[in-house]
This record gives sequence, C-alpha cells and structure tokens, in this order.
Amino acid sequence: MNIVEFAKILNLSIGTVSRALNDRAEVSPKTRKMVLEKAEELGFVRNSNARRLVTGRNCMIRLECPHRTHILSDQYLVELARGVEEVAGDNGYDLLLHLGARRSDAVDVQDVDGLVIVAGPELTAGDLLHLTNGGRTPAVVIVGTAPPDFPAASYVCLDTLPGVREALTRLATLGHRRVGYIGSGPPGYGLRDAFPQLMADAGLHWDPDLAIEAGLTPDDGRRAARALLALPSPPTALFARTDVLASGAVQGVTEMGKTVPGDVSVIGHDNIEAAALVNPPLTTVAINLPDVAALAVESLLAVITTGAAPTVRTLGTHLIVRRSCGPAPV
Amino acid sequence: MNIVEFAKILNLSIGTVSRALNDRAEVSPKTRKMVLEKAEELGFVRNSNARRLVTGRNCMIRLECPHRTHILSDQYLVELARGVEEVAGDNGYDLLLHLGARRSDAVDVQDVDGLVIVAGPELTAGDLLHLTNGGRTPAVVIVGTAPPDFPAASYVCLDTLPGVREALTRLATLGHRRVGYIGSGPPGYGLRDAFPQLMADAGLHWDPDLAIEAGLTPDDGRRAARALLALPSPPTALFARTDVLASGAVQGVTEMGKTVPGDVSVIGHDNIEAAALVNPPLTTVAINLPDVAALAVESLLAVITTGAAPTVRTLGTHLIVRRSCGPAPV
DNA sequence: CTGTTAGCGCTTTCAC
DNA sequence: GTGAAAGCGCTAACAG
Repeated sequence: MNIVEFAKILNLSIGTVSRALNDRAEVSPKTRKMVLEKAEELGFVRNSNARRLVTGRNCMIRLECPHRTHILSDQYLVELARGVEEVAGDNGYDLLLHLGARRSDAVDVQDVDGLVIVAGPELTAGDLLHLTNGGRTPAVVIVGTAPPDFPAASYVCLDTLPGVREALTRLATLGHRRVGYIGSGPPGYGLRDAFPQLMADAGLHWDPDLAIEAGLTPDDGRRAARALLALPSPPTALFARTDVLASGAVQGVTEMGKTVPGDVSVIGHDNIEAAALVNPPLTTVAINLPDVAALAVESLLAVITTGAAPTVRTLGTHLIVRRSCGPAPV
Repeated sequence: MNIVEFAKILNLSIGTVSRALNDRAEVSPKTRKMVLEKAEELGFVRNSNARRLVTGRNCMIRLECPHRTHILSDQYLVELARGVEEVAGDNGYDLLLHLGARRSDAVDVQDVDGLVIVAGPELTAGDLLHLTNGGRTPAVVIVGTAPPDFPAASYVCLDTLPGVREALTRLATLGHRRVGYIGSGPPGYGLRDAFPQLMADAGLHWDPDLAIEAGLTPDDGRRAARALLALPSPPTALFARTDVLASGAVQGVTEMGKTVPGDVSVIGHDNIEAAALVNPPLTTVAINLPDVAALAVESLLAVITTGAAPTVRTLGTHLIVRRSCGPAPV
C-alpha cells in the first residue's frame, strides 16, 4: 500500500496524511491521531526510498572499519557497534556496515549521511580524504593515537593514560612502592614510554630494572613475573600491558610460592572477557565502549543535523577493581 | 550532478545514458564506453535512492543478530560479518547491521531485500515470523541446533559433530585408547550427549568415568585434567569442550609432571584466537566462518534473485592440527 | 541503436 | 487546516 491508497481509505488528501505522519504543526490534532492510528492498524509504512529521494536525507550512517587498521579487537568492535547502533537508532539512523573486507573501496558516500570510522595508527589523512568523499561527508574518527592531520572530521580520542594512572595511584595507596611493568613487545600506543611519568604521577619511584618487554602469551607473562620476583629486591605489584599477560603473571607468582593478592598484586589492561573469569578475577584497565560509541555518534549527528564544526573529544580509560590487588605486604 | 545534466554534457538522452550505465545490450559499445569513461572522469554517480525507488530493489541485506541469541561469540560475529560483507558485496549488495541493541523492533523490512539471521537456541518460529515480515522477506538463518519450524526461511546449520569425530579418529590413529572428556557445564548443543557415539564411531571405548563437566575457566580445565590423570587408569588424551578449558588442561597436565603432547594429547574446541598462542599451540575443532557466510549469502541471494525455494544446508566443523597431539605413549 | 515520456512514492510549496 | 500539483532522479516501456 502506498500513501495514495492509504489517503483514499482515510478520505484525506495525501498532503494531509504526509503532514500527519511527519508530525507537522499545521495538521489538526484529531486528524493526526486518526492517521497514526489507522496507519498502525492497516500496517501502512511509508516507502523510505521515496522519502530519502525527496528529502535528500538518508537517515543512515556507516560504520567504517578499514581492514587491519582497527584499534579495537574484533571482540570490542561488536561492543562498539552495539553502542553505535543504539544511539544512532535512537536518533532515527540506521547502521550500514563496512568492514573493509572487500577490495572495492567504491564507497557510495552519497548514500549515507555520515561515517563513524574506527581507525588504527595506519590510517592516514589521505585515507580519510578518500573515505569522506573529500571531506564532504561528515565523519567522526575513533582513534587511539593523536588524530591525523585532517580537520574536516570529528575525533573521539581514546586515552589509555588515565586508567593506568588510576591503577598506579591505587597501588600507591595500598602501600606498594616497587611496581613491575610487563610490556607486550611492540610499543603499544606509547604506554611504555609514558610509564615512568605515570609512576611519578602516582608518587612512585620508577626503576627501569623492573620493566620487561614480555610478549603476547600468558606464558610470556608467567616468565616475566617469575623473572621479576626473582630479583634481589622484587616488586610487590605487577602491572601488565594486557590481561593475557596479567593472567600469565598470576600463574608465575603462584608458581613462586606466593599468592595473589596476598603477596603480590597484579593489574591487567584491556578488560578482556577472560579477565573476570580467571582466579583471582583481574583488576584491570578498561574503556567504556558504549560511552565511546555515544560520544562518537553524538559528535557526528551534531555536524550532520546542525552543520556544526567538527569537534575533537577525548575519552579516558578507568580502573576496574576486582580481586587481584591488595595491600602491600609489610 | 544528476543524470539530466550528465546526459546534456554528453549530448545524449538520459535514456541512453541510463542504459549504458546499466550495461544493457541495446546500447552501442562505443557509446557505452564513452559514457562509462565520462562518468568516471566527471565523478558522476547515480542517486541510489532514486534507483531503488523506481526498481524496487534495495541491493541491501541486513545482518540480524538478535540480542543474546547468538550462537557465535562476538569475536566470531565479526569474522562472519566480514564474510557476509564480502560475498554480498561481490553481488552488489550492501550490508545493514542490526545487532538488536535497541528495544524498538520496528524493522522496516521493506528497506532490505533479505535477511541473514544469526540465531541462538532461543530464537523461535514466532521470532522469525516477525523478523521476516510474516515470511515475506527472504531470509537465511544460521543456526547451531535443528532449525525451528519455519519453512519460509533458508537455513545454514552448523554441525559440530564432524570435527569432533575427526578429532577422535585422529586420536585413535595415534594409538590412544582412553580419551577423557572435559565438558563445560551446560550441555553445549548436545555435544556431551553425542560424545559416546562419536567415540564409538572412532572405534574407541567410552568410559563414563573419564568424563568431567568442568566449567568455563582455564582453572576448571586445569583441575579436570589433574583429576582425570589421577585416576587409577588415566586417559592418554583429553578432549575439552572449549579451548579455554583445553588451555587449562595443558597446565594441569604439566603440573602433574607430564608433558603435552609427549605423555598426554590435548584437543580443544572453537579455535579461539588464543588457541594458536598457547604453548604448545592447541589442536582444536573449528568451523570455517567465511564458508558459513558464503553459503548463507548464496542461499539468500538464490531466493532473492531467482525466487527459488528456501534451502537447508549443513556445514560441519573440522580439525585444525597444531602441536598438542602426539602418539600415545607405549 | 537512441530519444521521449510516464511513472516509482513521497514531501512540500502554493492556493484555498 | 486541508487539497492540488510540482518535482526529487531515475528506469523502462514505447516510438522511431
């Protein structure tokens, strides 16, 4: 059924029906009510392609995750997408997905009102120029590092430092003085470099001997923890760059005949699913993905609907306290 | 620029231009070539809303993952979505995402040509009726169990048995006779119930004493492995329902002073990311998600484009051989 | 092979 | 407050 038939049934003109359906002021309340009820009753839904054609609005944003340039692992991508879908949906926008699995980058930017781009460090200003149709399509970029030099887009910057700072402050509060750092090899978004300063921020002394670039596996974490605890003056707390390393570190500590958190406190990073499942559940650093999604979509919709200037906003990580941290042993 | 302006520049009628762009036969090769080149050069792209309106085709399929009814964890969802996007894209279809994060189920089924539905055991025929607009919108359902009673949809059934059968056959070939089973508590899609038969299929004797319903964490797997190996007549191989359990089992075996795969072989299930990272890398059972995606989209497109009858197809798991399995000790 | 024209279903002036 | 009519940009049927 189209609007003509529907209007005929109601004995109204299509103009009035359209106005009622669009919630315009010029239509009388009782007419509007009647139209809405009848539409519901008869199951009349307007053809959205026709609407889009005539209005020029698509009510559609595309979630863009260029291949191999995610900051977010697949697990988090879904969580982010959920958030994006939720707040986009609340504003009447549908979500088109572009994971970049296909070679063809012939993105019909005219079909969407805006872009949410999940960017890794490899994403360049040139890529953004291409993706945004030369900056003409509103876009918000979710980025872990400093934004690329492309001012036509909005940005949501993910800042890992606050959570780590919070973690170290907590350790300091718990009386820890010597904190070991277990890294994951390739410098992860500068965290390794920032660590000494973060320690200082927490009022802790930074001892380079207490830092190990371990690797990716739990076993790497296990070995790193053992090495650290075997030191003449061992740390009483361990910060691991990833939860995977942290879970291994817990094993390592246990193998050395010590307990977590009784003798040694362990803090992880990322809040992977397993972090809550291991024994003891890991205190870890996380970012609130629904918040990220909401901020991104709000930034985007602001420029789509009000034509506002692009914005740059930052969202920090925070500490999730579970049971792998305790007071420093006396 | 619209097609009128574009045609004017080319000194052609819009009809000819449209035919050239649609790759119709009635247009002369040189005209077509010219149109295509000029379109590229001038950056002319047809308005797809107008096209959709007039053709009635949306070139859009929606990936539907109703909240909390996934068979696939988030990690795999992305992998599946990649595959769906790839083959859908190859056929000119875009991908709309509906994760079911929003309450509003007012799905405008008229906007898409078909649905790919990822269904968990909770998804009922009634849900499908609703999702498919009363069976009017073509749909393919990816399902781990037996298909719900809703014949209007196509199905891709995920069958976990072949991979497990393959795993047990391999163990039998390697000379193992006693195989322990480490389950994950709630019966996972009937695998627990099917296990004795699968053992028989592989020519192995099934001993109920060698089955433990462990849990979800690595530690559960660790304890289960220790319990199994402490038996008077212990197994020489362990099959774990999940890779998480399997990785814990490896720890447990090691703690008992035995080696993997020297003394005990371990096989996991699911092929999570970590399965390849642990030490030794886990032999495990997996399903080829790109294949699942391809099969699903092909099934769907068949009914969309040719109006064929819905189909039911099954795709089995298979064994991924890594290093956690070896010959049974003599 | 190409040009002309009638819609697709809707929104939005412009009259009334 | 409502009705009539002019498009939105395109495809496809119909002439030529």
